Amino acid sequence: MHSSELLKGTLQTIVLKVLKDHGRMYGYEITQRVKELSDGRILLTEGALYPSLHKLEAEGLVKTEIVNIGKRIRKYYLLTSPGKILAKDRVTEFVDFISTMRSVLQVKMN
Amino acid sequence: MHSSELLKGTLQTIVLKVLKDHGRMYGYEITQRVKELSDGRILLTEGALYPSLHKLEAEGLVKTEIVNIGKRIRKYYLLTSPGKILAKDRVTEFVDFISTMRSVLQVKMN
DNA sequence: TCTTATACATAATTATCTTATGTATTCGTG
DNA sequence: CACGAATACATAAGATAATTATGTATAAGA
Repeated sequence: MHSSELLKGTLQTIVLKVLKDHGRMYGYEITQRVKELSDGRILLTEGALYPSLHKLEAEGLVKTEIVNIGKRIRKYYLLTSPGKILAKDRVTEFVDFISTMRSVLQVKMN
Repeated sequence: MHSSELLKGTLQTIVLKVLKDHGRMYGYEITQRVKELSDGRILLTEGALYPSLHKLEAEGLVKTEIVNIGKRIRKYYLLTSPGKILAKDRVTEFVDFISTMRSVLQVKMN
């Protein structure tokens, strides 16, 4: 499990990117997908994820579809057009940031 | 200039690593060195740097040497032995984190 | 002389995350 | 079939770390 300090600031980027890659997803599914992709090293907490999703929705970057699965509700999130653009920008920003950090820390990252 | 969100959590790692690479340095010098290494993309703010250095000192990870330059004081920071170990660990942690993020975001970096 | 750079520092505010708590359904297993 | 674990949503309190603002002072350069 990674030190959570470094994870700060990356949550929105992660959420936008997995939504971009997997189409519509619901909250719990996002946590599981990220856990899987990170080989158990990034465990998104609900206390961080849900407020983040709600914020993205309020900003029009994602839209939702509520589906009933038996008696349980499931709230799917999908990127809007601005959301797709932002997803791309955030990933680019992250890649650039890593490039800069590589220079500062003088290490190779592969 | 990078979005500061991503920078969060990396300050201590940066400070420890530049101290490790450059020996004794004073606060202002650290900001300038990081600015130089990052090609102007990472500008450490004093409000973040000084408290961070003081914390490292309180934890015995750096020690200080105060030098008078004319009428001005200059406070040099040097890594202690535990500080050197931590510097190495923090960089390793960062590299591992990037590796994980690469898997999650499914991008190549370099 | 006056602006910019050097050099330290702290305080108030903001943002984001963790931890804790809450509710409820569904699945798996002894 | 009972019960714990997993699924699935959500919010609130508290912690932490950063930004922004402010303060003091010297030195250099135009």
